[in-house]
Amino acid sequence: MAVVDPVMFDNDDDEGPISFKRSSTSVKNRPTPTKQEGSSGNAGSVRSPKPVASNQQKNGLTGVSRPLQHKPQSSSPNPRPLGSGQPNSSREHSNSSNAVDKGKLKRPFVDDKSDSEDDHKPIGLRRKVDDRGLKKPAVGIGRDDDSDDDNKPLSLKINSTKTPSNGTNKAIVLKATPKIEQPGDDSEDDKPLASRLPARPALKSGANVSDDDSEDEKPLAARFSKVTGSASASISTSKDKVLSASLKPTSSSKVSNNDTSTSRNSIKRPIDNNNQTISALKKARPSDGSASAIVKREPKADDNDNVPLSQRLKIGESSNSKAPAKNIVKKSPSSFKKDSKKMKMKMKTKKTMKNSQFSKTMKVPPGSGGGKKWSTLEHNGVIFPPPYKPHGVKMLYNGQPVDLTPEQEEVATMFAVMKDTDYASKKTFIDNFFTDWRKILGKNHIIKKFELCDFTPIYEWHLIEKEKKKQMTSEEKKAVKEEKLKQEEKYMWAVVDGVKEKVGNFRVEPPGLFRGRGEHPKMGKLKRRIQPSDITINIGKGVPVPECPIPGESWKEVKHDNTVTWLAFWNDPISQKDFKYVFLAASSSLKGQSDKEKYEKSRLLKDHIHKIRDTYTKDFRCKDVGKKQIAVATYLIDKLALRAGNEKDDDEAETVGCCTLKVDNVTCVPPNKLQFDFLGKDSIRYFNTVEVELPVYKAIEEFRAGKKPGAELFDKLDTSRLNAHLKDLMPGLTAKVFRTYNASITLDDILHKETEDGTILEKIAVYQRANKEVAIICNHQRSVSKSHDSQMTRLNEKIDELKAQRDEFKVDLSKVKKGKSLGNDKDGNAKRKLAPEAYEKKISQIETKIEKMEMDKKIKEDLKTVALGTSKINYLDPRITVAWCKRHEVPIEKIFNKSLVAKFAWAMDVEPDFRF
DNA sequence: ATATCGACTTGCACAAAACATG
DNA sequence: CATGTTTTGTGCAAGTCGATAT
Repeated sequence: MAVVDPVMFDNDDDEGPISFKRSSTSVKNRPTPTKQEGSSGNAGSVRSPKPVASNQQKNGLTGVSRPLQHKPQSSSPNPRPLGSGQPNSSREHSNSSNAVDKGKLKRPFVDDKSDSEDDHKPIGLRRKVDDRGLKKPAVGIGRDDDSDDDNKPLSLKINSTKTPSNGTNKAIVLKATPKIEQPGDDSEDDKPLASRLPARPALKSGANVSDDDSEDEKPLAARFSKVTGSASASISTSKDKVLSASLKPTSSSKVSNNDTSTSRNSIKRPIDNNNQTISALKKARPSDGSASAIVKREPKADDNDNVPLSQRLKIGESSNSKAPAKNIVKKSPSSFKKDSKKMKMKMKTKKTMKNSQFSKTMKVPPGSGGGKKWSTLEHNGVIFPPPYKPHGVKMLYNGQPVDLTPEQEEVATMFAVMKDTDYASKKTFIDNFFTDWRKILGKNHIIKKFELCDFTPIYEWHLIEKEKKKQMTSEEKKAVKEEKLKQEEKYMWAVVDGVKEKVGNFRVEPPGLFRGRGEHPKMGKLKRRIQPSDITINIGKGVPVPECPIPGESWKEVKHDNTVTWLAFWNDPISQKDFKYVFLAASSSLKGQSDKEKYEKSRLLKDHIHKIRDTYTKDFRCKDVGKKQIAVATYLIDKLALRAGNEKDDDEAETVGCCTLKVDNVTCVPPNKLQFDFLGKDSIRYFNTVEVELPVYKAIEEFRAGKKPGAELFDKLDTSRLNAHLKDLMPGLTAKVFRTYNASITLDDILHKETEDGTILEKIAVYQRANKEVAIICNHQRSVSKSHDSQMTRLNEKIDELKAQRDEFKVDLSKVKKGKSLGNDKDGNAKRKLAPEAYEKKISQIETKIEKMEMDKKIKEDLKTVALGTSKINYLDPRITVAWCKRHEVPIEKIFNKSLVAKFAWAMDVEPDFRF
């Protein structure tokens, strides 16, 4: 049942009034980094001393209030460590000694295990190191929280958890596994930079390649089982989900693997269209079966139309094409498990594959030859938002009701509805809105001054409408939803090379007021309604062109370009030069393919990273300033996972990346630390203090010398120069590859080092902790939910309540032991005595509960500003996760939700011993 | 060499759905 | 079953980077 993936739910959107959806606040504030230069100051600084506050930035808050806070540094203690700040801060520096501050840090944990010294560790590790050393407090971090608990890094928390508590329950199902350890694994070699600097001990060289592999192969049996297992599992009823879910190592994989390599190329769908069969073949890789199968397949395959063809096919396909045997085998559930465990084997194939893949990886699009992305493409175009329905509610101008035409009212309503957002009070937003609105009002309209406008009546009407909607009975809601689904159904799917695939965004964006992030100069501008005549359709030749949904109108153009993947596009009304595209969904084969290529490319970096690091380290002292800047920039991108930093236009928010860092975004903190404070993508603040090699420190001092605050730190550099250089070091290498590489290698490393036997819950906690490390490295932040504080308060109350209960039992216990009476309970009745053991049992139960709640509380506080999702979706090679799940018998759906499982279908058949 | 175009990936906020609780 | 939370899904802005044009 449920398993099928395609379910698409809904779509929700309401279209109603169009556009105004985001009501609430949204703007984040940015902290303004500003130039502070000296700020840092303190040496010790690392932790960002006082200024700590920074964080705020976005977080700050929460949406609401925080509006102004910018000050990064300032003092505010703000609550959160914010993201950037904090995280980073902590992590950083790795290498070096770091030690410096240790003192304060709280961080207990971790490190230890790891490597000790080592520097090698992936960034993630490094971070730890740092932390340790540094502190986490750094930036924001510490601070705020600090107060108590918070300070500790999650990890700690987590760890702790595991440790102590443990036990907890749930071992259930899977548990038994003996873990397989990884074989050799080891390979540690390639760890992130961090390592390198300091020591390089670790590196083992060659290793990389996998060492792992070495090992073994799996018994045949195993293979079979797996396969089956998976398949069967998938099918199995949901109830067993858990079990079934757990991936077992797929045996198939082996086979598949082979394919894989091949597959990649071949995999793709057959050129011809249609036919499921055919298609099936292509797509389905044998291997797929496993994972994908799980998700997708349904028993009935064909029948459901909803199921994308591909999926359907796969099923079939697998059976067909590939060795039947494998697929076929079904195993009983029980069996697989075991097998799986045992399986660890490694295949040699693997390696092979890798290589092959690499080569392939390179640029050519996998599948096809030269840039060809598809052979046949069919789809139904896009759906437009419904026309505006005037509500007739009159706003006031100078206290008097005003008549507005529907067009005028529409725009007024867009603004009125945003009353409770931060945008509503921003000057830029208001000015832009008013300017555009007046164009629609016309020159002679009575409305001349924004100050005299009162949109309250419209706002109130909106609130009432919202309430009405909420009050609908569930049947009504359901009916509305179904109606919508019915209307949209045909737009949701496309057929690419004969395979039915989901379309990602088939709804044309409704008109509204532009909501830029940060201090965007265009916020508030009217984003006009898009008409069919704005839209260009891309579709296969010879198939029917989707008919324009709006009678009497027609598309701007119809193309048949198979070198691109978009189905349609229109120019962004806010900036004519930008385009808005309609693409296939993430679960599509086309997207999956390129996703896989992305990870293969970043894995390839493992083989070059040492040389690259050696090279730039050498160039830190190069006399040629251009070369030196490239070296330092590459170092920062590698070590701090900074983005490349393209140039931006003046009509965009002022944010920077590595190449566009300004002199005032970096402060030198003697003897060799650098404090970064700038607004990055989406105006998210990056605040971090890092210890660097002395030559880097000196180079930065030199680059800053004699320049004014707003000047470019890397005046001889830009992204194209940087990437051109990177390309010389490794084919296809660009700045963003380092982020992917560092994120994935860190996950792989932490999972291998820190996963222990234990309950599934404990293992999931390990994963979550690793995921958090990565999120911090990448500076993925989220704003604190409005209800965070109240939720924490409530948790504390509950904990106190439990403690009181526990204490009461303790008192009772001692009284019972002494033979005293227990007195009366609240109702005045005499309390009955119980056996001492009964009290003890209750007490320990309550304590377990308290422990769990404390842990939940810590994790919650720790993650309040850290967004784990972005790295999971975009930076962590899913094969690392899938392999880990197989090795540790953790059901994949405990880590990946339905859409991720669908998106990563291509990774589900990976071998359990896969190493990034 | 630089600027712009074009295609595609990444990222956060919000909303809806799914769960948990009282 | 009403309500508060958490999770999943959607929307769309904002990056990256190669290709072209200037």
